[in-house]
Amino acid sequence: MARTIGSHGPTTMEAIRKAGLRLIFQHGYEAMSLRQLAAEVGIQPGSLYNHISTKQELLSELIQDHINDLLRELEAALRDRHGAVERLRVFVAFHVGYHMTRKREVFIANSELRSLDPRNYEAVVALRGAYERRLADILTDGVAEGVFDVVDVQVATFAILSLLTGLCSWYRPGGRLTKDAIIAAHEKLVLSGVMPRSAEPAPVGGGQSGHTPG
Amino acid sequence: MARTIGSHGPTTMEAIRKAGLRLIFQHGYEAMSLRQLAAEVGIQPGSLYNHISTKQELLSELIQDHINDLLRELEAALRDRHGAVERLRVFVAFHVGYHMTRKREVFIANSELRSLDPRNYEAVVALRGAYERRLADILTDGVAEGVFDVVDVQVATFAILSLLTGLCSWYRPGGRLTKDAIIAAHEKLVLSGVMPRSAEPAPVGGGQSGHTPG
Amino acid sequence: MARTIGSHGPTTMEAIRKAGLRLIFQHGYEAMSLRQLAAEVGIQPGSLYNHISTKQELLSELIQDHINDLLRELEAALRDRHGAVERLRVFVAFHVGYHMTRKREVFIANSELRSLDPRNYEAVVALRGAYERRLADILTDGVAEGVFDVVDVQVATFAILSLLTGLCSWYRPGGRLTKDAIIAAHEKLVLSGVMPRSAEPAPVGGGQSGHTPG
Amino acid sequence: MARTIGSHGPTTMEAIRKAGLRLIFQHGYEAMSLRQLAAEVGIQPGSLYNHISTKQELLSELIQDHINDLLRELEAALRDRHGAVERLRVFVAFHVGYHMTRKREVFIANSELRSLDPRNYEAVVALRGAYERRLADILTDGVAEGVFDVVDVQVATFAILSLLTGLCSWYRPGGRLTKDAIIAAHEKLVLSGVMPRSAEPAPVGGGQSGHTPG
DNA sequence: AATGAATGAGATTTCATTCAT
DNA sequence: CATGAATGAAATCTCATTCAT
Repeated sequence: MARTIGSHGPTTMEAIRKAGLRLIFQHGYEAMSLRQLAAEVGIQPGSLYNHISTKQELLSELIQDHINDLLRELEAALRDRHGAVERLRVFVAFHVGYHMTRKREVFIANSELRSLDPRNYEAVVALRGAYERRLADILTDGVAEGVFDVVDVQVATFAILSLLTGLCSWYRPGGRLTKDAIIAAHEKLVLSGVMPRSAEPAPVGGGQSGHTPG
Repeated sequence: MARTIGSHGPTTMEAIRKAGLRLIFQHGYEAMSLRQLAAEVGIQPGSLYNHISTKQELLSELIQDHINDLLRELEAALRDRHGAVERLRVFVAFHVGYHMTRKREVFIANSELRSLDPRNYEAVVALRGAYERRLADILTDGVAEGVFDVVDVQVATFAILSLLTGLCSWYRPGGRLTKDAIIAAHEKLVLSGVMPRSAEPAPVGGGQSGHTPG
Repeated sequence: MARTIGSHGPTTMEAIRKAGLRLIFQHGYEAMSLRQLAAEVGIQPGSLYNHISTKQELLSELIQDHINDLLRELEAALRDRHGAVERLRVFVAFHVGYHMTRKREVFIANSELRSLDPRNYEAVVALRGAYERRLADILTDGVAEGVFDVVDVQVATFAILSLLTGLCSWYRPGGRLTKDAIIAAHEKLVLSGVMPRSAEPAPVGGGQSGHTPG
Repeated sequence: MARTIGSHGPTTMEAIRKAGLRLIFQHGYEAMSLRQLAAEVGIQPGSLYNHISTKQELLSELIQDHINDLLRELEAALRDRHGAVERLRVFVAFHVGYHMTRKREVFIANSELRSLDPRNYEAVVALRGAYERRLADILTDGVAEGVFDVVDVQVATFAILSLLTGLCSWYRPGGRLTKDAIIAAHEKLVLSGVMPRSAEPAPVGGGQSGHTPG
């Protein structure tokens, strides 16, 4: 009595990816069981294996596909944009917009890396490195152009990405703010953050390390 | 002469917490098995239950203790500091310093919240809310004082915390930069980010939503 | 233009039998999966059922066909052979020769009997009994003729069959010895083994049970 | 509610080995499920893992322990026995006796080798090789002494071992024959088989290969 | 005659947890 | 306070088999 209930044919794979995305986002990769996933899709657990080869491969594909999309769309967004300030603005707008639309993929791609087995991990980290380098290059250019002032490009890169990525932890569609307002808020923070200020209000760092615990 | 191998008496609990911290940081709460933990400590799995009541409770205690410490130390750091700029600077320095020293607790307290059962979750989220409110208050004060310019205080709060928290994902002691340099870099980013700029180079947000996907 | 890949029409069944033979020989019936078998044949697992009715039936047919062949060819080999010595020599030569040529069938027919379901098992054991009886009859005749001297015909029958059958576990075509040399070696062993010896070197059995363990 | 039912403490391992031996003998390694085994022992399937590390390791240990015993006891039986004829007689008596007492171990050690993973397989085959060499040496010595006449020592070795091992497929305690009678029957077959016969009744091998099927 | 997707049962193994000793 | 053996549930994954297309 085959195929009397549940999802059919070519759409099953899409249903698996979608449900998998949601469940991993919600509970984490380790905590999502294939039973849950199958139930969500409406098939028996064993039937998943007509579509995926392994739980691990499912994760890996979700992440890899996402990062490839991210990179491709970033290229498109940056095409024909010139000047570090302009490019940084576009980067931020793109990144925030993307993360609001596909926050689940983004979150997973950041938080579940440790669940990838070594081979997949390497591949993904390499792709992520390419993305980070886009931002690092913009910052470096801006410093060279004299329009940016950052203490350390590396730290600034990580910090900006963290800041931007953080929002898929709290953003809910239909919240108090429009997408554009959220984008604007981040643009302000990031652009101000890396730009030089005429009147630096006070010296920083150095002798003040006393208030850091340890 | 039993007890010749493994942890002795009063220190076992400390060993469990320490190993648990490391293992959860490394593999995640769901992926850490109590067998692993026991092996790390040098006792049998069953013996763990002389010290903890439940895997869940272990997680919850690690997180709760951390957040309590964090709050208490933040209070101390902010005592007798006045003015939004000064207080924000102290907040950043404290937060970054703390996260570099105890990155594992911090990471876990952020990434494993979803593994807490509802009761523990509520408690921890409440504590975390208190911490967030400290920063939100500083920002609000700064805006009222006219020294800060943020598009949205809420967004800025989340963004700054994400930015600061992000570093426990990449920071490794003994890296290229000193702690103080890292603190300085973040101070610059955050303070610049929230301060008004005399010459705003271009309008933001609004009509440019075209380059946000989705 | 479907059916461009995989087996075509009337030969598919033959491919299944051949691959099945090899896989069962190699891994055993229980350890061979129909997925493996299908892959070997170049079709999908479901497609096997256009040719076989059941995994069990496939095994049963392979074994039954083999034993029928074996019996038929043995009849042919023994036709018009007279005298116990001559008939035993022919039996050995036939058996060894057959086993070298079709060692896979032979091995399976001996080692996978336990995987047959009861009905098939009965049928096969009956056929095998017929084969064994051929040898037992030769031995009985030889004893009656006075040319053979065996302690117990039943034991001798089983022993000789084991001895002969054993070689499909180690024989590899193209080894050190020719087929004929292997046949000759076995003829010597078996014929000497059952023939009386003029000078029996020492009494056997009885009082010496001390060196048998257990 | 631990340990309320089922086997307790230090004897459980023994029960597992015993039941495992019987089940593997009966159904084969692949066909024996750990559920069956656990049920037989009177514990839950998962509880097996307090005693074994893997189904594979259970098999490997059963086989390896058996072969080690076999070798050790063979050494003891052959100690202070001299002359190829005497040593061969002792070998046969020992071997047959051992196989009747522990036919399950013996059978498994012969038929389930293919289920061992490569590392265990190598180890076991090496041990088995040592055992085979004992017999091969006896035969070689006998040929040198002029008391044995075999066409090929290698073939004779394999053949004799097959013959002797075969009996654990049909032997049932309490059958028609006593152990000593069975031993005697095998001694006669083997010793006659390898001894020279004064009157060789007819030429063998060579031109007669015509009756071996193709 | 082949495919692809499904089923339902069952495989080995892991897990958190319990508790008599 | 530690151990070792147990539980019962659940994990991922495989299997023989079915059947509409």
